[in-house]
Amino acid sequence: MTDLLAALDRQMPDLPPAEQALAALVASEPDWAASVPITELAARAGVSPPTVTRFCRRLGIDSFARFRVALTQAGRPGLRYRQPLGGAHAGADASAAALLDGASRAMSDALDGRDRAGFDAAVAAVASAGRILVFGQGGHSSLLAREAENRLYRLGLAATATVDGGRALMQAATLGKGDACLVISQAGRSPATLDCMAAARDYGATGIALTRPGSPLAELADRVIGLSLDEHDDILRPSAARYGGLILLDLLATEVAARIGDPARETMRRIKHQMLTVGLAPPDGPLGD
Amino acid sequence: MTDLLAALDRQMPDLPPAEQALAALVASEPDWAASVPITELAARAGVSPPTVTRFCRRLGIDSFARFRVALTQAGRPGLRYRQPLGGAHAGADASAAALLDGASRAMSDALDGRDRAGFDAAVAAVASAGRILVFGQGGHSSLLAREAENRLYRLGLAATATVDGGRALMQAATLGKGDACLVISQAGRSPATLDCMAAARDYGATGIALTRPGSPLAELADRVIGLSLDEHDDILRPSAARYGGLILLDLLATEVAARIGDPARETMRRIKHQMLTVGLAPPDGPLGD
DNA sequence: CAGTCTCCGTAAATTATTTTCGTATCGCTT
DNA sequence: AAGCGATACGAAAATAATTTACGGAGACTG
Repeated sequence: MTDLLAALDRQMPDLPPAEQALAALVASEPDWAASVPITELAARAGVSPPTVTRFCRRLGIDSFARFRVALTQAGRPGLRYRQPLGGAHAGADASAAALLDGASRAMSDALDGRDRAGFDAAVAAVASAGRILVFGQGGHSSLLAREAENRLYRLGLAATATVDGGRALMQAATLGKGDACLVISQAGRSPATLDCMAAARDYGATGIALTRPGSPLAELADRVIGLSLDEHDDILRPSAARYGGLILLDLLATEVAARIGDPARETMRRIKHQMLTVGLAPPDGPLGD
Repeated sequence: MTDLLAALDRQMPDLPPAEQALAALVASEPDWAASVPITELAARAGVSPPTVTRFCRRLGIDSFARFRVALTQAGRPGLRYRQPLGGAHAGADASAAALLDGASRAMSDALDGRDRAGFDAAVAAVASAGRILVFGQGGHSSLLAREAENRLYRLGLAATATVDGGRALMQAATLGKGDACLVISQAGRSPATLDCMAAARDYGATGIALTRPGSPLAELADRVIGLSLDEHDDILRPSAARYGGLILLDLLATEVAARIGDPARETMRRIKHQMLTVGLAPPDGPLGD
C-alpha cells in the first residue's frame, strides 16, 4: 500500500464510471485532492460525497481521512509532479517537473531494487580493500566513476578512478589479492570494461560491477550492484539513470563509512579542517567546493 | 513550509505550555498524529481540541486539515532518519531512506527556488553562445562542471569543462563577445573561480554562475543560477547539494535543447547512430555508456 | 490593586463525513 | 419482452469532527 497512485492506475479499468471520474481527478491532482473536503472533491468530480467514501473503501481504505493520509504519502517527491512530457515543449516548469519525477523515480527504483546481500558484500569488500580501482567510460559512467573516487578517498581509502580505457587495463594489472575493482558501465558490454574486470579478477582482486543486471559485465563480476537503464522517448531529455547510480554510490560510501567508523570520521575531520584553515569552505557548509 | 517538523523544533521554546505538550507529541509520532481525529490527538496530549486548532494557526497553518497534510508530507520516510548518526548506525535501509530524502529535497528546493527570469536569461545566453567554458573546482563543483560539458556538447554546442584552476584562467582569457562562461562553485569564494569569472567578463563573455546566492562569485556574474548548500550534521553522510546542481544543469540543458530545436536533435541522433554502429549502446538504451 | 493580556477550557455552532434508504439502470434468465 | 437480481449512485438523515464564541484563571504592568 506504499503507492496509492500506482494502485489507482491499476484498478482504474475495473471501477464504475463515477469512481473512474474520481480516480482521474485524484491522479491528476493528488495534492489538491488530499487537502480539500470530501464535498469539494465530490463536486469537482461530478459525483456525490457517498461515492467518494465508497471509492475509498474499494481501494481498501476504510475512511476518507485515511485515504488522505495515504494519498499524501503516495505523493513522493517526484510523483507529486507526475508529468507525461509528451509532444510539444511545455515550458520550463513542466520540464522541471518531468526531470524531478524521473530523477526521484530512478533513485527510488535503484535503492528499492538493490540486492541487499550483494550490496552488503560489496560494502564489505570496499571497506576492507587495500586499493580500489574505479573504472567507467562514456559520459555517464565516467561521471559515476569519478564520483565514486570522490566519495571514497574522503574516507581515507586508496581509491583511484580512471576513465582512460588503456590506462584502466594497466592499472587493473597492478591489483592483487585484497584489492577491489569497481567497474561502472550502464550497458555493461564495452570491451574495455570487460577486459578491465577480467584482468582484475585474474590477479585476485574482488570485482564489483555497477551495471545492468544480466549484462556481460555483470556475469564477469564477483559482486553486482544493479542499475537499470531508463527508457525514454524524448531524445533531448537527459537520462535519469545517472541519479540511480549516484544514490547507490552515496549509499555505498555511507555504509562503508559506517563500517570503517572512527578512522573515516577522522579523515573527514582533517579534510574539513584544512578547507576551513585556507578559507575555502564556509564554516557551516558541506565539505569541498 | 517544506519541513514542518523542523519548524516545530524551532518554535518549540516560544510555545505556551499546552502547545508544547502537543508539539512534543506530534514530533515523536508524526504519522500517528496525522491520521487521528483532533479529539484523539488533544486527549492524548492532555489538552482540549480548540488548543490543537490554535496550535496549527500559530504554526502558520489555517486549519487542522492542512496541518495534517503538511505533517504527512514532512513525515515522509527519509525524514524520520534525520538522526545525527553519531549514535548507532541504523542500517542500510535507514541510510537509503535518508539519502533519498535528502536528494529529493535538494532537487525540489533547487528547482522551486530558482529565479525564473534569471534562469531563462542563462538559457538564452548558453543557447546562443559561440563557445562555452565551464569551470568548477573541488569534488562537487568539478563533477558538476564536467556534467555540464557532457550535457551541452551533445547538443552540438562548443562546451569545454576544465577543473584546472590555472588552465581555466588562460581559457577564460580566450573568450570574447558572444561567448559564455559558466562558473560553478558551491561556496562561491575561491580565488580561482573569481579570477576566471572576472577575466571572462572583462573580455565580453556572458558570465553565468551556478553558486550560492549572495556569494562573491554571484556578485561578479551577469546571471546567477542559485544553489544553496544543505546543512547537515553528520560528517559521514554525503552532501545532497550535488543533486540540486545536477537537476539544475539538466533543466538548463533541456531548455537549451528546446531553444535550439532541430539542430540539437540532429546532433543527438548522430551520436546515437555512431554508438549503435559500433555496438556500444543497446538499441533501446540511453545515449552513451 | 485595578487593568489588560494571554492561555485555555466549555459549550454552541458550524462543517464534514458516513449511514441509511430509495430509485435507476444494466445484464441475465425465462 | 417481461421479470428478477445485482450493482450504481444520489438524497436525506444521522453521526462525527472541527471551529467559533465566550468566559474564567492566572500573570504581568502601570
